[in-house]
Amino acid sequence: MGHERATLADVARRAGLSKTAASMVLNGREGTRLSAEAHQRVFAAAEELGYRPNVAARSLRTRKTATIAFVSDIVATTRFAGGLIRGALDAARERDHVLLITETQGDATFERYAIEAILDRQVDGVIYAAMATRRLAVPPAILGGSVVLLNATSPESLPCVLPDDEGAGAMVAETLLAHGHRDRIALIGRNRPKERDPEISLAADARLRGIRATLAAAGVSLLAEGFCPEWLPEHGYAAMRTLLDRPTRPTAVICMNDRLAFGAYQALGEAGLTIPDDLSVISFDDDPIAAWLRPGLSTAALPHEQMGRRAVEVLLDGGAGGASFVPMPLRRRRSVAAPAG
Amino acid sequence: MGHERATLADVARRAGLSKTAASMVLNGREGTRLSAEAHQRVFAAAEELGYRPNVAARSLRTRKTATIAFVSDIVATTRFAGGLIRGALDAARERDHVLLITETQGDATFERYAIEAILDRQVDGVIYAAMATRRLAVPPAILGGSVVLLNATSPESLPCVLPDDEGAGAMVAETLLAHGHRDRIALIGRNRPKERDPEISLAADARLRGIRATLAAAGVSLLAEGFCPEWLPEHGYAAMRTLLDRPTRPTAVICMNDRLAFGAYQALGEAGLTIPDDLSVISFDDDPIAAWLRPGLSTAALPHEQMGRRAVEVLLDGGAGGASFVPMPLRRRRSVAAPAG
DNA sequence: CCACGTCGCTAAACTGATTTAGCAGAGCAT
DNA sequence: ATGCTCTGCTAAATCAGTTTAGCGACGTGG
Repeated sequence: MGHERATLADVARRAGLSKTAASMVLNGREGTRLSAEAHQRVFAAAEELGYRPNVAARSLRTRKTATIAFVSDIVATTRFAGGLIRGALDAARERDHVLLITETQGDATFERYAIEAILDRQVDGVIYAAMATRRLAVPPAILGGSVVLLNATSPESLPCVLPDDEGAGAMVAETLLAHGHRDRIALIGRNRPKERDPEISLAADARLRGIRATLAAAGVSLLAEGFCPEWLPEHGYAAMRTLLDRPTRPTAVICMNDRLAFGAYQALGEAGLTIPDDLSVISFDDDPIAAWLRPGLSTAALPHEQMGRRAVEVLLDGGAGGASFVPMPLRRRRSVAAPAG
Repeated sequence: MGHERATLADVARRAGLSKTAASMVLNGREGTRLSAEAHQRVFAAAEELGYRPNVAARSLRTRKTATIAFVSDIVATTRFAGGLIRGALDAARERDHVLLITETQGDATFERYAIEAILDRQVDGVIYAAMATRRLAVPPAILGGSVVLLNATSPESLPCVLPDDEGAGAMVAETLLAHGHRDRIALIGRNRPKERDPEISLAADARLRGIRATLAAAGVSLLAEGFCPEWLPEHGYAAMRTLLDRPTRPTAVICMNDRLAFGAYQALGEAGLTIPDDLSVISFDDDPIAAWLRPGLSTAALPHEQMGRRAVEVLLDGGAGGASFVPMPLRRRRSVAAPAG
C-alpha cells in the first residue's frame, strides 16, 4: 500500500452522500429507504477507491472483531494440532473470520496472560483445545462469551467437539471380525488404573468400550490386554514382546494408537514374523507414520481437520449445545488379513 | 466477566484526574510533568478497577495492534509448522504481542484474502513462512509494512530466517569422519536435476555443499549418491536397496532427511543388517520418528522453535537486514559407530 | 509591579466506523 | 390551510483510547 487507505468518509464524499448512507449501503442494512441510485453510487465509489473498512474502528463501535481465539493447552506445537488449526482456519475463512492463536502450555500464568490478551481484543468466540481428549478446567473469565471445547470436555457442560472414539473402537473390532479373527484378538495400550494418564484416558476408555461391545455382540472377548504406561513406540515394543511369549499367539493385535503399533511392528520384525500373514495389526490415529510402515498400517483416523472445522461451525453457526462427535474414518491399508490356517 | 470493563475514563475519575493524565501515566510517558502522587493515584485506581485498555480503541488512534500476522503457504498444517508457531508464539508473548494465523495453501485467491484480512487489521508486522526452504514471491501489498521471511528467501532481499543447512551438512560429515568413516560414505536423497522439487532444493543444495566441502577437506569423496525423486520413506527404501546391490557396501549412509532414513532402516532390516554395527546411518530434520527408530537415529535437528522465535525477534527488535541462519544441533543417538573391522 | 518561564494538569480534537434521532419535502385527506 | 404520514436522507453522538494545544498558579529577575 503506497498511499493512504480510503475511509468511509472518502467513499461518502465521492458518492455525494453522507457517511451514514455509505455505511448503511455497504452493510446491506434492511429497512433503510435509500434509493437504488444511492446504492449504486456508494458501491461504485467504494470500488473505485478500493475501500476496505477499518476493523479497529468498526469493532470499537460494534464490539465484534470477526476474530476467533484458538487457545490450546499445548496443541499448537504438536503434530495433532496442525489439522485442528487448518480445519478451523478454513471454516473461519468461509465465515470471514480470522484466528488468533495462543498457547497456555498448561501453565497458569501463561493461561491468565492468554485470556487477558483475548479479552483485551474482544474476540467473538473462543475455541479451547486440548492436545488429547480430556476433561478441562475452563477459566471462568472466558465463560462470559461463547466457548467451544475442542478435543476436550468440561464439567460446565459447554458445547464440545470430540472424535467418535467409541465408534472407531467398534469399527476396528468389526474389521477384525469381518476378516475372520475370533478368539485370538489381543490389545496393546490399555493403561493400568494407577498409571492412568488423564490426558489419554478418555479416548482410551471410549475406544475400549467400542471394542468390547462389538466383540461381545459377536460372542468374543479379548485374548489379552497388554498394559502400557504411555503410548510410545517403546511401550508397544515391550507389550508386543510379552504378548509373543504367551502360549497362544494372537492372530490379531489392536493397538491403541499408531506409535504403539510402530513399536509392535519393530518387535514383530525382530521376531521374524510377517504382517499380516502371521499376525494382523490395526490401530488408531492415522499418524503419518501409519502410511510409511511396511506394510501400511490400517488405522482409524483422528479427523483433525473435520474437528477444527466443526468447532468453528458450532461457535459461529450456533450448533447443538452438547457434545458433537466427529466420525473417525478407517484407513484400510495392508496390515490386516485373515488369520493363518 | 460479569460486569462491564472499566474504561480509562473510569480510572481517571477514580483517581480524580483527567483522561489525559491517566493515559500518560499508564503509558509511562517520559517528559510529562505529572506529580509522583498523581502517578500513584492512577496506578491505584487502575489496579482497583482491574483496568485493561481496549485494544481496538487504542489501535484506532495509534495504528498499532500488538499483533503479528503469521502467514504461511501451507505450514500451519504440517508437523514442521508446530515448532515454528510455538517459537513465534513464545517470542511474541514476551513482547506483549499476539499471533494472527493465516494459511494461503499456495492458492492465489486465498492469499489475496489473507493479505486483505491482515491489512484490514493493521497488524504490526508479517511473518511469511514457507513449509520447506525455498524462494518465495512475496505479495507486494504487504511490502509496505515490515516483513520477515521464515524458512524462505525472496528476490526482494527481505530479512529472512533460515536453518543453517550447510553447517549441518558439515557437522554430519564431520561426525562420520570422527568415527573413522572414510571412503565408503554414501548419500541418499540427492534429487535428479530434472526432478528437482523447488520446495526442497534449497535445503538439499546447502546440505550437500556442507557435506562435500567437509569431506573434501579430509581428502574424501562420496562413494555413491542415491537419487530420490522425493524425500519419502519408500524412496529411501528403494535407494538403500540399490546401494546394497553395489559391489562395495558403504560403511555409512547420509540420508537427506529422516523419512528417507526410515526407509533405509526398513531396507536394512529386511537385508538382515544391523545398525550401526554393519552400517552407520545419519540424517537431517529430527522428525519425531528419529527418536522412535531402533536404534535411535542420529540427525541434525531443524531448530523450528528457534526459527520461529528468531523471526519475531527480527521483526520486532529490528535485527539484521539480511539472512539470519539458525544452527541445526546434532541429536546424537545410536545409529552411528565406527566402521566394522 | 510586570514580564517571563516552569510546573502540573486538562479540554478538546482526533482516529474511523456504527447508530440514533430527526429534518425537509412530497402526497394526501380533511 | 392544516395536519398527517411517508420517503430519502443527514447531523451528531458514540465507542475508548491518544495526542495536541494551552490554561492557571507560582516563582523569579529586572
